[in-house]
Amino acid sequence: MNLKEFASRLELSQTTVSRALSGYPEVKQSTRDRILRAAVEYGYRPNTSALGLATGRVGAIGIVLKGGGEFGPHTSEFMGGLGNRLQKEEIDILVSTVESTEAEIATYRRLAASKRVDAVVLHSPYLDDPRIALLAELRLPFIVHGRPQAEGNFGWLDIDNFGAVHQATRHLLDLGHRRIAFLNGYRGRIFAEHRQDGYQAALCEHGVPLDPALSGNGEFTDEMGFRLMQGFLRLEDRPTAVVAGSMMSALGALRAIRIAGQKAGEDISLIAHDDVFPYISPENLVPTLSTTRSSIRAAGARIAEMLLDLLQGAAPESLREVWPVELVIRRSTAAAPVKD
Amino acid sequence: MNLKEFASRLELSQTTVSRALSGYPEVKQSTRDRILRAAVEYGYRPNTSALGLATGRVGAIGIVLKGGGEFGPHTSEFMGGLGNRLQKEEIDILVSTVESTEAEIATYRRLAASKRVDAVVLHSPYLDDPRIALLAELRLPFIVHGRPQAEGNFGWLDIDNFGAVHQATRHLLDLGHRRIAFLNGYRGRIFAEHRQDGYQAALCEHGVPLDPALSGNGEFTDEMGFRLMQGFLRLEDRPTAVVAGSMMSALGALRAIRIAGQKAGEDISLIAHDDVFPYISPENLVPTLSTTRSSIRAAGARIAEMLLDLLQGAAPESLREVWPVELVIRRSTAAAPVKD
DNA sequence: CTGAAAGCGCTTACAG
DNA sequence: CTGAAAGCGCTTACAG
Repeated sequence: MNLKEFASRLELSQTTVSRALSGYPEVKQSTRDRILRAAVEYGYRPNTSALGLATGRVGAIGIVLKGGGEFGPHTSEFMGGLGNRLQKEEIDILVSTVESTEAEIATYRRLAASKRVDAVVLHSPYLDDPRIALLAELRLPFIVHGRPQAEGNFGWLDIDNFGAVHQATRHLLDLGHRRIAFLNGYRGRIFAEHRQDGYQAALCEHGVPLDPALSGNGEFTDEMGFRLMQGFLRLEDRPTAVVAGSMMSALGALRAIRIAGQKAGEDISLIAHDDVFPYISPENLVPTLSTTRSSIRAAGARIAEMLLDLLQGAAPESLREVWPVELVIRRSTAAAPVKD
Repeated sequence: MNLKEFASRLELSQTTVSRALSGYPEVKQSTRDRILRAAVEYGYRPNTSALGLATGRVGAIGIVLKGGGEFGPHTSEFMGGLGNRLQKEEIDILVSTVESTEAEIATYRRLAASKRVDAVVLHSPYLDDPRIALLAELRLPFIVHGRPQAEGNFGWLDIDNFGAVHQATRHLLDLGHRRIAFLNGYRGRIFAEHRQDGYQAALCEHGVPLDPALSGNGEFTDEMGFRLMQGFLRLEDRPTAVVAGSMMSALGALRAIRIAGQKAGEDISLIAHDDVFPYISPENLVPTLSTTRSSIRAAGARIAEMLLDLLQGAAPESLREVWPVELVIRRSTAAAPVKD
């Protein structure tokens, strides 16, 4: 059913019905009530395309994901939070899949030119990220999940990645560890750079020299944690502690530790960053896992709100947040073993 | 830039430009080439809303997800496959988040009434699933991921869940196991019913009585596998083998086995269904995990194709597939321990 | 092979 | 407080 038919059933003009449905003030209360009730009864909803043409708003937020690795647990948790908040406004998430960085760029152009979304969320900014300038040029409103280097007129939400790894590393140093390995994301990603800085700062503050052999980079997967940890354990001068970038890499690291005949939380301490996945809890591991915690789902929900504010006309510069990260000490971190 | 401006720059009518861009035959080749080149140069793309109004096609496939549990690893893998195929046609995925079954129903109504999507994928059908009849009533084209009980004029793609668990259970029975536990999905979900049938059929064929205490149901999470497995291990007459519904529950089960001082692949055999997550591989576990394997990402890609066929006018009845599931034997399943 | 114009279903400035 | 009508940007039947 379209507006024309709906309005004629009510014996009202399209104008009045449209205004009542959009909540404009100049409609008599009794008329409005009647219209609202009828809309529910007949299940009338404005056609999104027509609405999009007439108003420029299409009720969708875009996110572009690389098919290879970005459909992982972090993204789906993030989207869960994003969608949960947007759904209250009947705004949906439009997911575009791409296979390369070039295709990602082309997709932002497509989304902007065809006006498919009202705004996008840009995730995982990296060094010299061309996407920021592109979105600005396209005049496609956006909020960044993460913290780009670039200055500019846009909003973002990031967690304190420096602080997270700084705290984690310091915690291990305080326990007497000096050989501390670090499972980080790919270099070039801003969050990984911040974490690297946090790691190095903590070591430096304790006068512990940085050993490049103790750092590894990769996607946050079980496999990456497993392989890198195996590498560390093969070193002449093994680490006695590890900082893992996510629960996924921690799982792999834990297994590598076990296979090597070592005990996590005794021979080797392990601390991980926990994005709070509902299906895998640090409390549930053996030993329970010390973590730095920050809910990526909550971040998604907050970014949804920032996007809504942005579309309401809020100044992008006012939409910037750094979330602190909480250190949760459990059983997997313990005093460094005494050298024999 | 809109059609009007774009066409005027080319000194052609909107009609001709539109036809060239849509690939209609009645445009001179040289004219078409010129238009196509200019479109790339200026970055012209038809406005999706206008296109939607004029043609009824909006270039989006809908999927409705429950915020609670459905933003998990299975869904994101599935969507990766779906998006990868759709992207070639410049079709995006519209994700709507809901918090309840009622909200899910309301959302299909909203999507249909406002014409936000060209079709939807319906996932995880359950017994007496009202969604099938609803979508038919709404005339919203759809493909089911899974196999509904309901008869009707719609397409679906399912894996052979019966066969998967039947094979897995028989494999364990062949190894001499008689006490075989089963970590299944929630009862009522069709896939879980099929798996239950496969489990029972295999036991029955071997003359092994069904013990309800050896079955557990829940979401496929690490935690579910852990808790249920702990329960099984507390039984007087412990199982010597377990069939786990996913890699996630297998991880939890493995940990419970280890904590109980048992060795997987020796004291207790474990086989899991593997949806082929890129970030957690059965080869990588200790012991390597026997599995029944079927790529959920491939299923997503295939369903994308079925949706495209459907929108091209294919008969829904012609779009039905059951995918066989491959048994992969690794180290986690071994002969039942000899009773002392 | 090309174009003028109606129509898709809304919103909203303008008039009353 | 209500309505007639223009306009958003396309496609496509019709005419040539």
